[in-house]
Amino acid sequence: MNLVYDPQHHLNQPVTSADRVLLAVQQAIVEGELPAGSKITETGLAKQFNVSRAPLREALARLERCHLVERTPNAGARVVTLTYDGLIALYQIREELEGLACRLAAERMADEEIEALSKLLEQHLASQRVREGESYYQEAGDVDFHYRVILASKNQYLINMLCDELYFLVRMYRVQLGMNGPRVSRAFDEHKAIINAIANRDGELADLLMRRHISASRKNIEQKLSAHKEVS
Amino acid sequence: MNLVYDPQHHLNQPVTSADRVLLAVQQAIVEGELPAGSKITETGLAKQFNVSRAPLREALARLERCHLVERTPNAGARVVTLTYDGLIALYQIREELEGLACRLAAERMADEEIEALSKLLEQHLASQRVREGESYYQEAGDVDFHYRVILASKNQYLINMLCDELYFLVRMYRVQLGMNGPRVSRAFDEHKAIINAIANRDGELADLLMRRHISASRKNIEQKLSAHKEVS
DNA sequence: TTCTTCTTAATTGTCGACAATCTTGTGGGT
DNA sequence: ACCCACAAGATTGTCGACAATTAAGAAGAA
Repeated sequence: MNLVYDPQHHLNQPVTSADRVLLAVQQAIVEGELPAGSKITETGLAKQFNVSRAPLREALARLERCHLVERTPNAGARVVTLTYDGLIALYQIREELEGLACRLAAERMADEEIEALSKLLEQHLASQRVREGESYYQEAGDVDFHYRVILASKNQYLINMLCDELYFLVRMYRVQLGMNGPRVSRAFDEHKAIINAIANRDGELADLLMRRHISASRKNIEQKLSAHKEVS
Repeated sequence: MNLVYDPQHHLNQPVTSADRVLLAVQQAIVEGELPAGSKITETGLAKQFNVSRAPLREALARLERCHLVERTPNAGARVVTLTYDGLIALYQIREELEGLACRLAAERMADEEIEALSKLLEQHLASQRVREGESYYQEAGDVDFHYRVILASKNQYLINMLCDELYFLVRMYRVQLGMNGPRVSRAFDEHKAIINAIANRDGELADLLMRRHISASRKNIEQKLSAHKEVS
């Protein structure tokens, strides 16, 4: 059983080679296989993936869309560099957008969907208790929860922005800064409170709780980062 | 003097042919020259703009990014169709993101920037009083105000999302639904109140006022739309 | 007539080559 | 030694052609 979470489960399967290359490069960047800040040469990557430059350029365009590479005309593309300010900026937006998503989800989710999400949480909790501290699983669980809430908002722009554009960056920060979970049990409690608010159709509360949840996550990361700074 | 507002003043000049084609097609879609819902054939547009398909496909990818066209693999691209739900979804996001932008602007704008924006408002007010009801100018002024606030947030993701992705759609809705301004004087008052809150460094109030401002704009459009429905 | 199926045409995806641009390294001058 | 101009190399942007897939239309059966 593969525990690696597919971040694009809401999208269609990759059909074109540009799609395949995109997925591969996305993973390579998120996992750090292509180091942050490194230069990307089209010819190089094209050879590496056994495709022509045409589909690779298509993939690059989409990578730029999800903020994983930065391109300058006639000069090429670089993998983004992770910065403290960038992380803050990212989480600021997440707070607003996921708060909104949560409010909309509370208004629009079908009862069965809520039930299913609640079940999923129980499931994660059980698995987490079994594998105490196994963090990647936790991350997948967290991502999964957020994904479901976002999809439940049924706002297409919101879904695109969060799932297609921002979430790769979120995962990249998590992976490369080693955000393996201490915050596990608290995160689960917060998820639980959020799903309760949604079940009560209390959009306002769900919004507030989601913002707090993300804010807490941000503060947690900030704390880890400053600790890391002291060392280095 | 050309009153047409350049929506990408914060970006570099177009350097590649893909850039030029992108700008042209963006304008064509926003203005309705390429009708909403119509199919886009790559060969056709390529010939129309005297370029090869390669730069045109690059442009198409970016058009998809700003939600002006929808592509399906192996099937081609269509200009987006404007819907009531889409408009609501768009303004929901604008409320959140521009509210955030406004709060950040209140915290981060330099005194001189605030002064300049205030001056710009006075300028718009004067011009608007001269040409009573000339609406496109008003739109440019409104767009300009929002652009400046967004840029002042200094959050790069926010700037990209709002200025590069969503604002073309906003303009498309405005142009094609004939949102010429009745709401002129009230909009100016609201802008004035917002800049005041920013000048007082009251981020919370600036946030609230911007949300209300956009909410009012949305309700105004909703009203017009329902009136339009009664006719047709 | 209507539906299905197959053929044909049109359109998108991909490729390799060339042109335009930027980067690097060398040489000369101060 | 330092700086600037220039040339060679590498990289991106663009092009036209071919392959793969889809859409359109004709032919035939119910």
